[in-house]
Amino acid sequence: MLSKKTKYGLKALTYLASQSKREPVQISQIARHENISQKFLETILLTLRKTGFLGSKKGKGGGYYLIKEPSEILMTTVIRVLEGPIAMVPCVSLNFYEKCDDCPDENKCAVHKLMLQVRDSVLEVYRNNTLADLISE
Amino acid sequence: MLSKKTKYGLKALTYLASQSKREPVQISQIARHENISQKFLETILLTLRKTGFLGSKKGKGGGYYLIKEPSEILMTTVIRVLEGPIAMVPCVSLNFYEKCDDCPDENKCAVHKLMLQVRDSVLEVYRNNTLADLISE
DNA sequence: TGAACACTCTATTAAATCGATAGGAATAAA
DNA sequence: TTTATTCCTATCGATTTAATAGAGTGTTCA
Repeated sequence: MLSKKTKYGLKALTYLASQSKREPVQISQIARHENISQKFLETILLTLRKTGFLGSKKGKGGGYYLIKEPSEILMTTVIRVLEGPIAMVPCVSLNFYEKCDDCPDENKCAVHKLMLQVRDSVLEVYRNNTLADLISE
Repeated sequence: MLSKKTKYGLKALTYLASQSKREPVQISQIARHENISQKFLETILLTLRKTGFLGSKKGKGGGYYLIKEPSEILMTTVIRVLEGPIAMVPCVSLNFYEKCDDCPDENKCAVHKLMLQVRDSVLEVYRNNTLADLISE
């Protein structure tokens, strides 16, 4: 199940991407438009800023804005930052690999075999989608 | 992240499928061989029996056994029983559909658009894998 | 200069979920 | 009748998640 954090984060990103100008948008405006708890959204936008997706400006006329072009923001990186590992099991994760302590041989493990395929197919979807691809015109 | 329930359930199924004979195998034996807590495995096997994957026999010489051929057990059905919805978001689920209360128009929602693709690609993997496919020979 | 504005940061809470366990009931075999 | 095994339900503790609280920091502008 996708976490609300990821869901809201993605919605906020697409909202910012759909703005005609790259000017600061206030948290309150994003929260209102996307039906998100403002306080919760605050923390999400904060991590998106710290991880290099957003810039921010304080004070009057402040807010958040995209730093890169939407077409340069890959879903693989967004998902990894908001949701964590893409793989459903650590033993098939590219960026967060961890050995199972119960499994003596990965190559003979059915779960491993299946989840490797799942990872690959999901990864392909995320690699083929940038933020720009998700904006409906 | 895949739940332990699903992971253990899958391992138990493959263990049963890899038996040369379709005779009852005791929970304790499966648990030992797959390094699973026996008590936890009990409840998992119980749901697998109630959902038509396994048969059981009580008393001495009892245990669990596969009811169908491994090649007839699709991963789509196994995953849905053990893990629940395959979709990462209810609004793109085939079997567990639910409208998002915050989202006014699914067709314009970026999350919807992305997760629809994820669902389709994952579904294809599960549809292409039966229990028989996961057994290493 | 100061007041309003809007992001920043950390801590906390409430609810839900997960993994595991407990302990007896039911049933079958020897 | 004893022993072996599954069946069933309840519960527990830990973790995670979603959300909230509230004081702090920097900006703008009159």
